[in-house]
Amino acid sequence: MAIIVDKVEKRRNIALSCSELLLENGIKNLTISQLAKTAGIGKGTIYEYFKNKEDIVFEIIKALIDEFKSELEVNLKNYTGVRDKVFNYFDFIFNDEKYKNHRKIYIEFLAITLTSNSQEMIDFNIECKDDLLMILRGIFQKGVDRREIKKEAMGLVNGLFFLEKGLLIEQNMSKINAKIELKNFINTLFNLIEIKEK
Amino acid sequence: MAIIVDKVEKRRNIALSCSELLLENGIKNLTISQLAKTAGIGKGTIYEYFKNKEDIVFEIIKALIDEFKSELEVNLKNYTGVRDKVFNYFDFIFNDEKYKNHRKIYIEFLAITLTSNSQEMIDFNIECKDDLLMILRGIFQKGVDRREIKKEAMGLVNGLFFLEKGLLIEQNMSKINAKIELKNFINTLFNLIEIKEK
Amino acid sequence: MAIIVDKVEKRRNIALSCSELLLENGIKNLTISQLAKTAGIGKGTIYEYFKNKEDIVFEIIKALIDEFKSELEVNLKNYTGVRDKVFNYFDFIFNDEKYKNHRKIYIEFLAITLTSNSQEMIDFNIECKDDLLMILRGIFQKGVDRREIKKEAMGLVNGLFFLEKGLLIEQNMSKINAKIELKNFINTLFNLIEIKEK
Amino acid sequence: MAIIVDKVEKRRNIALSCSELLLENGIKNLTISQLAKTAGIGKGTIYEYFKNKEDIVFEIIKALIDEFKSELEVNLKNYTGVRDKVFNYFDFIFNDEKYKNHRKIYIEFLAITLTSNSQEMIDFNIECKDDLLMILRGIFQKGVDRREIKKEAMGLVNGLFFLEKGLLIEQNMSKINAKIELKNFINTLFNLIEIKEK
DNA sequence: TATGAATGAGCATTCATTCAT
DNA sequence: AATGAATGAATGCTCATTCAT
Repeated sequence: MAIIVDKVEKRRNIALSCSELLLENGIKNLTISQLAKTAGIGKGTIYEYFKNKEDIVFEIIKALIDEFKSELEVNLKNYTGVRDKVFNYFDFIFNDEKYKNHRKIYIEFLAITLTSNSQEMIDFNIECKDDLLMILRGIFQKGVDRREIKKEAMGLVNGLFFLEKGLLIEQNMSKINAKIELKNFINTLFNLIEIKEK
Repeated sequence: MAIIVDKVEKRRNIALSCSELLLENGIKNLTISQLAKTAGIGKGTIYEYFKNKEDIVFEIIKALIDEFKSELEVNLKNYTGVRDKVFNYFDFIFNDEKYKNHRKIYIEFLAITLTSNSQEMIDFNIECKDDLLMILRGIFQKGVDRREIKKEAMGLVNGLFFLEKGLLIEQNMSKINAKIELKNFINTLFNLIEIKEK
Repeated sequence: MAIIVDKVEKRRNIALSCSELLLENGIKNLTISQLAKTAGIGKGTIYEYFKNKEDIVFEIIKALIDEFKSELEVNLKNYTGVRDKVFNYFDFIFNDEKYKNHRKIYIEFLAITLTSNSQEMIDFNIECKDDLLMILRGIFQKGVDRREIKKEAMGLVNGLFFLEKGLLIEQNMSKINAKIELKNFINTLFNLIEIKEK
Repeated sequence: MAIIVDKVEKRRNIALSCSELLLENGIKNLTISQLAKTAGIGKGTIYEYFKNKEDIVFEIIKALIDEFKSELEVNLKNYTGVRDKVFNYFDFIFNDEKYKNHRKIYIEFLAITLTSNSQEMIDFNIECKDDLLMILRGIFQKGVDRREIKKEAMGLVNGLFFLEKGLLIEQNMSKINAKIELKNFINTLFNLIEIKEK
């Protein structure tokens, strides 16, 4: 009897073995041949585990983003105050050196999704957004609960999140200093929403 | 001298004659052949006036955006209070029915710029950003001058602008309701920054 | 010995279990994977019983054609006169509703054989041809024996048979009305070859 | 001003320069690269003159068939009696040594058309059929007019033509002797339809 | 100045067959 | 005997740009 392979696990393994390649080449410059060679398998084997090129690229990006999200959450544990947490949430997203390529890939993926009509891509983007948004909302909520910030601040969470996305994109193009922009905005904002002790 | 002026004018004329085409086909689906045919000139002639495809697409997009900006400024004249102006600034950008295709093209242009390394594109994006940002800053500044809002609010302008960009993109993918999101954010914000009369 | 018999029988069983699939998908759209799944066996097992894809497709087509031939002979028993039998021989081949898909598959098989060099395919085609030809010749011979038609008519049998093949193909492409064409030809022919009683 | 090329003529020239290649390689084994190289032009240039691969293959086949038809008509001028003309009509179609490869290509084309759904291919096949059929009908008509054959013979023309197609195909597979088959059939037929002088 | 004919690199995908277990 | 995981060859087509006229 032939070996029965765990398809899900093999998918993941192939994807993982190719994540380096994706981070370095970018999405568009990736060929199935390269992927197969990198994964040490035949081109046809790719298609045993993935529907098409989009499918495998997705799988890799998902793995990269999952890794990024976990790391973000771990990182946030180092901070306690709301303002600190928010600062570091964005600082991690924008500046963490280790995830430079992750950012580059995410931007490219965003660009592709913007002009593609793939529902799958769109859904994945929504999922990503929701996950990161939930983390940010959690930070704010805790701040409200601890009476660090006014409860009206909750109305700013979504906006702040979209701001981050806009800034991420703008940073990629305008060479603006996202760090300073954010610092300014967040400081101004917190001065308005923070509850000052007497 | 006359020749140079002619070149500049012919560039503009060619671009203008093709703006409809761009709005309807999008950037990627536009071919030099189509452009030449629409402009009523030969393919080679395009290259007499434009460096490459990017160059002519730019020229067209610039014209479209200029038109959009003028219209935005005209539209804003109908409103007086800061909050109203800000609302309508964003409402125009996000929802004006007449500029549906402009938005679509801008998004596509953004996507292309995100993954291209063309300095020219980047510069044009900065220019665009600066123009629109200046309008928004003007609105805020006038509000501060008139003591409608606290002067600290100026620190929020840039952020608000990036928020708009992020929302524009997100709206394109997540089917979020940009209007409601903005309303929430701006209302929350203005409740914090508005100077209440005694 | 028993093993060999089993092999032959298993071949037949696999083929039979797949004949529906072939009739519905056609030859080109048939994959080994589908065949294996339909037969309820593994892909590798197909190759235990069949040399290659061609081999199994053959086996199925043979079964289909055998079925068709038997049915044709049964059907012909309903008619007695030569002219009637010939009419119905062709009518069955061209028009029997029940065998629509059989015809479609036969045409496809013919097309493949035309451009393949497989001796096996060629031999099978000869066999098919000979079987059907023999039936037609039998009809004519009986007509001659019964003095319904002139004995020279025997020289027309082969030609009539090839005509049928040509018509079958042409019908598939030209949307000619094979039934009328045949009626015309056979009527004209029989008027020439029939022995008119005083 | 750039040169204006006669597209129709260039199509024909490209097609003609590739007809040898088609005759030798067959249709399926033909690649666009080969065609371009043979025609001494770039791959892209092919697509300036032809919609797709099918389009150029068609053009070549049409040229080959046109050549074949002209030659057939020239050849027929050498014969006068109906029986002779009919014999040579078929003899030319089946046996002319010079057109061996033409026959091979025609068969391959037929096979492709049989399983394709291209209306263009089908239409071309009908056109071919009609042209050749008209020649055959002309021969018979003249025979009737000259009272060489009975007028009922006209009812046999179509059938005879389909017979030819069937025979052409069968010959390709069954290694039957088309010449003898035809001789038999035609002789038998003419013995029935010829008007014998007292 | 204007033209339009010519160009050619670059890549996803299918599926019959093999063979280790 | 039975299986199913792995394989890899092979090819049409687009379109921005050039340059001879």
